[in-house]
Amino acid sequence: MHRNSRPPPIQNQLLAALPDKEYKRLLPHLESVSLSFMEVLYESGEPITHIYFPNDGLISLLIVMEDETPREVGLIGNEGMLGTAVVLGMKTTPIRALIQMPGSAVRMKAQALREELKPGGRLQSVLQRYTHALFTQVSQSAACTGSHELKPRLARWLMMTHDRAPGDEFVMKHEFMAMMLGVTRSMVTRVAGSLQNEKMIRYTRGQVTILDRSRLEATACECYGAVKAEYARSTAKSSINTASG
Amino acid sequence: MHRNSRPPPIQNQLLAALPDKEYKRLLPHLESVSLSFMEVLYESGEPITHIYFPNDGLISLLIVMEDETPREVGLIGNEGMLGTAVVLGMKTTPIRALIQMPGSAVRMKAQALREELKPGGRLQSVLQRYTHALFTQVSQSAACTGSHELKPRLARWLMMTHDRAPGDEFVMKHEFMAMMLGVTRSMVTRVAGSLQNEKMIRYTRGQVTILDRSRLEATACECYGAVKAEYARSTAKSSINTASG
DNA sequence: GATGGTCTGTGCGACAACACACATAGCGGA
DNA sequence: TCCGCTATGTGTGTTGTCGCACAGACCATC
Repeated sequence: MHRNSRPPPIQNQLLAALPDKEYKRLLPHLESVSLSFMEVLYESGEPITHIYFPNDGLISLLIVMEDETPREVGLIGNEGMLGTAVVLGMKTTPIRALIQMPGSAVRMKAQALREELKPGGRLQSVLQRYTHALFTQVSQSAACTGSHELKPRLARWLMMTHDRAPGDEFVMKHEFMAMMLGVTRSMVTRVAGSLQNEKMIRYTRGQVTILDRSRLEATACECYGAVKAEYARSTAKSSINTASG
Repeated sequence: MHRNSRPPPIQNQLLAALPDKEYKRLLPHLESVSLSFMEVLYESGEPITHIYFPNDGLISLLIVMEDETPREVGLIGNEGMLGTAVVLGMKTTPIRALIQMPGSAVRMKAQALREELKPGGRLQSVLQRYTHALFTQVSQSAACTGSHELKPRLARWLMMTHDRAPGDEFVMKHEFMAMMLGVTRSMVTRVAGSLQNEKMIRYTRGQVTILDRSRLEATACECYGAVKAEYARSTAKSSINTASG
């Protein structure tokens, strides 16, 4: 309301968590980009040129097997960032990053981030904590894949996607979900069909609509809640001070 | 050979990678402890009091489901450390840490690490890079569990354990392997039996011997090599300088 | 050297997911 | 309005693992 409020509201939650001063220092380095469906932002083993702070849309982290089979190990939306490897001092990562839902982001040169990280201010703390949350997400996925059946896993995946989608409807084909979950397309059709019969979701030709979020969450495996809880913990006020507790 | 050489050789590879000066600064904080089989070093959600640098032995990282079923998501030996969450500014982690093979470690108070990390010297760089390597390991496990059959996964797991074992022989029961791999004990017996028939391993009542490492590696899935390669990359000289490249 | 406990081996019915083939349905363009 | 493409639905036999039960094998101890 007062004239010094930041012109565009900050949609990315990590950037929004920064003190004004640090955000302003970053601002000259930030560049807006759009994220288009199926675009590859990082390729396994190649140098990381930029890190991304999504405003909206959804980024999939994939391990790609030697036979080119991809396997999703993590999801990033506006609650996070792509490029935690740079936070950890690396110049490459073995993980492919793919746009799963189009949107936009602000990005920044990896080198600029390295320089801004040096002082050890709030920026470093926020990004490190997010790195921990992402680590947790990947760990939980590792455990989940082997422990839970397809139906709860699909429900969980739809919940996570819905959390990052602009509304209750998004573009998503069975084929794509099958790739992400590492199962055959026909299995997705069967299981999604059952979720549709139970009126939790509806879909037609690549348009998925979430109809009953609470029953979908109840159908999802515990991993959904576990990851969310740890994300909340990693951003909690009680744990903001890195070195003084 | 000269009189100022460090008295005990440093067995942990992360500590060994530190410049003399930084290691000496750490030394007063370091305390030797033994790691006994099945000991729990971290419990999910509880405060982290110490971080551990193993000299030998093997630590399992576990996600524990609500029904108490554990699931291994990572392995730590003398190439690494337990407590990467602290490196990332957290005070707790949702992961349980369990001693899978007895040994010894040096440990250090979490708070002491927080203070030593501040300057942004080599210590920080080394530990952050290791955190990245562990992240990779967990990611690869996530992909592996869903993609590969039990035999290659068991072979991979035996390889990783062997890498961290003092010799070709170690204590390991089918029951325990089953828990780590998230399968039934009888499945381990069947698959391990087949590895034994093919003379890659031998075992009797909880003693496993690796007989033919190269054929075992060939039997293991690609994930073994992928994790090892990324670990090598994360410790490579070419990427030691964090902020100057 | 008998006994009990732990570790390993195996048999078998059940089931989730696979592989693959083909059928239906919606949508856009000629 | 018909064609063709893409997305979804389904039938069927196979495979990997489960779940559980029980059999054998080895070790320690008395």
